Amino acid sequence: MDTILKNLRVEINSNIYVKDPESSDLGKRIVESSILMIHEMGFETFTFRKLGKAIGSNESSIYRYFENKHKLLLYLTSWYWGWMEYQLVIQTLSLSQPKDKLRKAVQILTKEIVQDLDFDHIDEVLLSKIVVEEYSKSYLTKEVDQENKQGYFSIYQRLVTRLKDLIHTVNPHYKFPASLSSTIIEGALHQHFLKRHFPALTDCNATVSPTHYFMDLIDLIADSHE
Amino acid sequence: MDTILKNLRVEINSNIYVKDPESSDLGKRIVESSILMIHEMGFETFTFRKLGKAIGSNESSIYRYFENKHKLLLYLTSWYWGWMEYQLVIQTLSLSQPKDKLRKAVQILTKEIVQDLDFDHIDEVLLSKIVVEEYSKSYLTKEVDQENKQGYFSIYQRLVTRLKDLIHTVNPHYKFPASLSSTIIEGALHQHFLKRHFPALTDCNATVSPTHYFMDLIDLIADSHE
Amino acid sequence: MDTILKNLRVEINSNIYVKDPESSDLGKRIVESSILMIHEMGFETFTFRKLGKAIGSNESSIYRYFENKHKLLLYLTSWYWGWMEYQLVIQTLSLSQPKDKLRKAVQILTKEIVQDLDFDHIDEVLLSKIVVEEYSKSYLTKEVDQENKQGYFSIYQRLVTRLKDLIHTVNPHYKFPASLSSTIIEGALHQHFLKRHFPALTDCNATVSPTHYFMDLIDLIADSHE
Amino acid sequence: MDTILKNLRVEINSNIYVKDPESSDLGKRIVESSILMIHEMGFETFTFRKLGKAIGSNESSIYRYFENKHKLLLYLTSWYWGWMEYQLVIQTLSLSQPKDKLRKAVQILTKEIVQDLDFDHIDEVLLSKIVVEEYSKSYLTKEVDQENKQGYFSIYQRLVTRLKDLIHTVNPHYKFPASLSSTIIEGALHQHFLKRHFPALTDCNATVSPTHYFMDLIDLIADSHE
DNA sequence: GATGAATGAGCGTTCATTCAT
DNA sequence: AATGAATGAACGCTCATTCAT
Repeated sequence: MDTILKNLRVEINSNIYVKDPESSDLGKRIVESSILMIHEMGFETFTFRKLGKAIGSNESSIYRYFENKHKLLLYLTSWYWGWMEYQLVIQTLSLSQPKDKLRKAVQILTKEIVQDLDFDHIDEVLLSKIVVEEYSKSYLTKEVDQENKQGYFSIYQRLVTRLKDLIHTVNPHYKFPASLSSTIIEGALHQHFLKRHFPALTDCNATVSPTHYFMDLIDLIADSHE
Repeated sequence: MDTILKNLRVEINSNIYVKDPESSDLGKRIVESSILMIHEMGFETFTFRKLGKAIGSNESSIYRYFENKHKLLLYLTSWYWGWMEYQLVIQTLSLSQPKDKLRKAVQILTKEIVQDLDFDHIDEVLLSKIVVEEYSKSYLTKEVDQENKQGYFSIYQRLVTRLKDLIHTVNPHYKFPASLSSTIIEGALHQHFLKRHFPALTDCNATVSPTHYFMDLIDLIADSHE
Repeated sequence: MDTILKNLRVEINSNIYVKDPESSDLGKRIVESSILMIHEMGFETFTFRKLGKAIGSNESSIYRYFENKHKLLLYLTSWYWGWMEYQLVIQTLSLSQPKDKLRKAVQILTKEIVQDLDFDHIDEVLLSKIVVEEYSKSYLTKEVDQENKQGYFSIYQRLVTRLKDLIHTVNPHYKFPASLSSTIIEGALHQHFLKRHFPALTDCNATVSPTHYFMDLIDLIADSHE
Repeated sequence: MDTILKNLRVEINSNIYVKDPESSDLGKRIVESSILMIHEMGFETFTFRKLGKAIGSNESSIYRYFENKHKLLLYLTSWYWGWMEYQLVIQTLSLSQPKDKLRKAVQILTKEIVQDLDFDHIDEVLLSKIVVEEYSKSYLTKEVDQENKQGYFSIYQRLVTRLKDLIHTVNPHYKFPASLSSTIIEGALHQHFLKRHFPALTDCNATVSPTHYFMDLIDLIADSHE
């Protein structure tokens, strides 16, 4: 990726944070370390106190950036989905065939993540593992409707919608493009999880990736007719 | 369902509980009330203290039955999957055609739950909602591998495997029966959740159910060939 | 006071406490020490943490008895007013003349407190000083109406009403018996405070007590006519 | 009140503030907004952080004016009592009869407050409510003697003394002029409070005001003899 | 077997304040 | 003079758990 993009930013709903963590060094360290720590110890065990200690800063400073750890998780996962969307858009832009666009999109959304050097304080590989293991906790709450109204999940929704639109374009007769889109995006996380912890429940493994599975599915739907 | 089955029990891995809640009145009240309360307030907010208060019993008594609330969730969800498996087995037994068996299985696993009068201290409708909203939290933990080894998720695994086998029988050429099976079971929960909270991300609604969506998918796979 | 009364208790609205502090040794130590500490450091500086440390007990144990320190203050002051009411009732019982009853009541309510040996874990002298310095903080809150509805101030109200009734009996023509009653009870606290901290603002001192001042006032009102 | 008085100022002990809030626009906004906010949320809940946010200024700026919120309360209440004294002086100046002066003074000190247009950044009605609900908290502290020595309560003391002198002039035989003065000034606040929150403990209401009650009392004392 | 009492540990949060700009 | 960023310290509170009965 060329240096023209060096200054790109993933845009996050500003209600998720109190103060933009990108706006200061401390903010970036909060984000950077929180990824390492949540990956390390899991979201439940992770606390602002521990984070503060890790970055050599009082926990109260962290509250200047995020109201609570739930909001921080929303920030991290929003960033992740925004980053995915960005890749999806960039990499499908030049493709002329809808089917190619769709296949590229599915590939991006289901493949194992590799490091992106454009964002130096974010470890995308670890972040993707956090998303696999923690994302659902960000919406499986009693406050989901309220937070949804605040737009906390809008990037994710936009991404699901993009994929849905691609499916629909490729096969306008298919009756469940939205469900399929959400199944792929959420299902990809799930297959990655199963691969690591319940290998008997998935066909994905070292040689067969979730991408193979979902690509196969997409091809079936693409070619199906009423 | 006839009275012969009146005494049927869902068999739960005995390591999940300290003392079988089915073995006493207090145990049953613990299970019964915990379902109401977790549904009401969500798993995070739910505590043994509150449960104790609700059933008019000291919280320490609950520890006689479950080590902690995580184990209680494992118990409830195991019960749910065991109950599902039971229905799946019973209702596919008499079907001779593999395809019919598969379709029946998918129907059971994806449909909206209705009350089952065979188990009077368990509200299956509420429990199914808990499963939708909380099940993933039971395995998205740092202890998952260890608990998996203890067999805490074996009923669920057996269920996924049953569905996988049905898929394989119907279409031995299909390369991803396990992934598809897990996608359907977990995806059904997800579609139910989306229907309630993110209607834009699913095609399921009051008239189109997750069952329609997954049945359509199954039919596609069943008829696909290499 | 004879031993027949040895087992007397001041009855406190049970919503003020979680668990009756009179019901256990720990509870009594909480009450006892809190009086010493609030007197020592003032209510603002006083915390459950410090109290816990002082009684060699974790602060969490204190929460078993009182929801928060505000409730504890309500308890202490309710106890005080209940104790005052008890003395007022006992000591006016045998008096036949309304005027004598009234004078006795005013005397009790305005005099400097001395130790009462009937309640061994409560230092009435210190408690009365706490009431002087902290009682108004218990009702000068945004929650006063709500707490009043819960009956948290009912003992105090009953006491004011008793005095009002005595005033009314002595002089049925006097138009402000309630205001006078509340002025005496609250004003007595205020005069005690001024005596200690703003001697220029009161005529009360080592030789002239608030009792003299209010008794004089009462006599004026008793003898006034329309 | 004519425009000649337009520039009048209430003189406050300069130790109460770090920088005179009257000396700048920010200072005036601090005073203005703090009155609104303390009235709105109560003194306990009110913080410099919230005040800073409300006036669109960093909380650290407020520290340029007031050391802490306690000092700000002292400032506001001092202003109130200074303003009361000013009215008392002005309005009794032209009266020749001591008894008339006393009655006018009591009337001013006990009546319901109405807006004074001479001070545009201070809402006297709200401020008087703050005084009713918060004034006692400004002196019911462990630091009262020390702060008293610093003269933080001198305006209030001067006011009590003025009323005391009027009482003494009217009835030189009355033995408790200081106590009566402090009782009236503090008691007026109390009766206003009771009227709003404990109507059963006062005879004051929509038609009978604290002024009636205290005026009646004053008349009794004025006419009493040894 | 069930309960009541008590606890240790720690979480999330806020406050008042300071320092550098 | 005013502000922005950051912080140390502490608070209120709750949780999961244990122990003695």
